[in-house]
Amino acid sequence: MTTAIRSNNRLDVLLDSSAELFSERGYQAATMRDIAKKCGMLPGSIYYHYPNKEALLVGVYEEGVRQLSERVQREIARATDPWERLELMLAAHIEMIVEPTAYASVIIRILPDDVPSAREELVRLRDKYEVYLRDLVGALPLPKDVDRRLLRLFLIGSVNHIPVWHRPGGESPKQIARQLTRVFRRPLQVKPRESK
Amino acid sequence: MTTAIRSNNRLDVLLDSSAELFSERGYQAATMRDIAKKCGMLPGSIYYHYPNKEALLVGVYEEGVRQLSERVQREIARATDPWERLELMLAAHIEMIVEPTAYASVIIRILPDDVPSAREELVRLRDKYEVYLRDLVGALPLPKDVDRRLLRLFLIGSVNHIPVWHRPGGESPKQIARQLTRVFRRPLQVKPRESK
DNA sequence: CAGATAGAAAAACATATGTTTGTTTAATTC
DNA sequence: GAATTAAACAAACATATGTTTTTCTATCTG
Repeated sequence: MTTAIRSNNRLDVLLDSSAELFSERGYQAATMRDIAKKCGMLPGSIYYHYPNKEALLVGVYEEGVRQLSERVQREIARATDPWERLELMLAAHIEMIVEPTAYASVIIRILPDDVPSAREELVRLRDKYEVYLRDLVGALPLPKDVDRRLLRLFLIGSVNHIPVWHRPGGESPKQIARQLTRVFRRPLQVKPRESK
Repeated sequence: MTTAIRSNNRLDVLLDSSAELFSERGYQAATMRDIAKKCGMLPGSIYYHYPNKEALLVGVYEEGVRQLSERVQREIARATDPWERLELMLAAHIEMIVEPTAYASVIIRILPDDVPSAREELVRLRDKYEVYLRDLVGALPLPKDVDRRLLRLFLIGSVNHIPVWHRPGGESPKQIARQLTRVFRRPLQVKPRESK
């Protein structure tokens, strides 16, 4: 017995459309009808691919985490210096979340508490990605009295807030990442090598 | 002709209940029926006080800005040093937004884009409050090449993300505010007076 | 080519939700 | 104490929304 996937399968289109609408409007405000219309299906057809709306969101979330992880992993491999690696990650992360059509935006905009029935699953997926930031902050040479957990949480807050204020014409992700690490870097280094 | 307010007016109870539910669940997920039940009214009765759900949210928002502004104004008056004033403001702000029953939480959780029809009004109210932070950051003695706008936006992101991860038993608002300013302070001061 | 079936259409269902309308009650005012 | 009306009740309305069921069709397989 075979479970072949047909050539005109539109699962990918469905996922793309869902990501875009979830990202733009949030979970509740993105209706199944809107999603169906966007990908040229009828509402009921979605249920062939996913048993319910919640599962559809989880599907988008999974793809988002996959894309983010892949990209970030690739970027941080380009440097060995801990601060440089952090900046590379932030730049890549910012770039992906300010792009409204991207899956990554969904992970930033829709918080686990927004969908109580899928809470644990969403938390699990988020954690899977946030491990990268945890490791990068963990690798920084910092004074002993700096709370790395708080530092990480401040970073997440700053970064994930960017889509709220960022406008297409404004600062580039790289510029933002540079300013952000600059702010944190100077003081926190054990032994600053450079001075202005 | 008189427009007297009756002694058993329950507008305040209605606003309190609305604030709590908006804060807990967000705009869409907080239904008029939930709000009515929480304050012991019937759904239709709410419409005597506000013409629609959106206006009810604006009412809560207004009260939230009022409370935040009042409290912050009082706090920052206790110091003259720019960094100390910033820390005082952040501590007060954090304290108010981690309290789930407070109006302030609504302003943090519900973003203008969540309610397109009331977007401008909500932006106006938020700006009214954020002026305090703008002034405080503006008063900091910083190197010329530091982008104060970005610094402010990073701060807002860090701070407003706190309710997402904060748990009742965890760090106190004052401790968090101290760590946050510590992170920003050391490097950005033109002339550091203290060294570890 | 013929049968099987992946994948979507069509249409309805059940319920949730913001809101409206007519009515009642009790506080206020003269 | 009677008239007024603030404030809430009671009940329905209209629509939106997630979902289910049945039916059709184009693709794949043997």
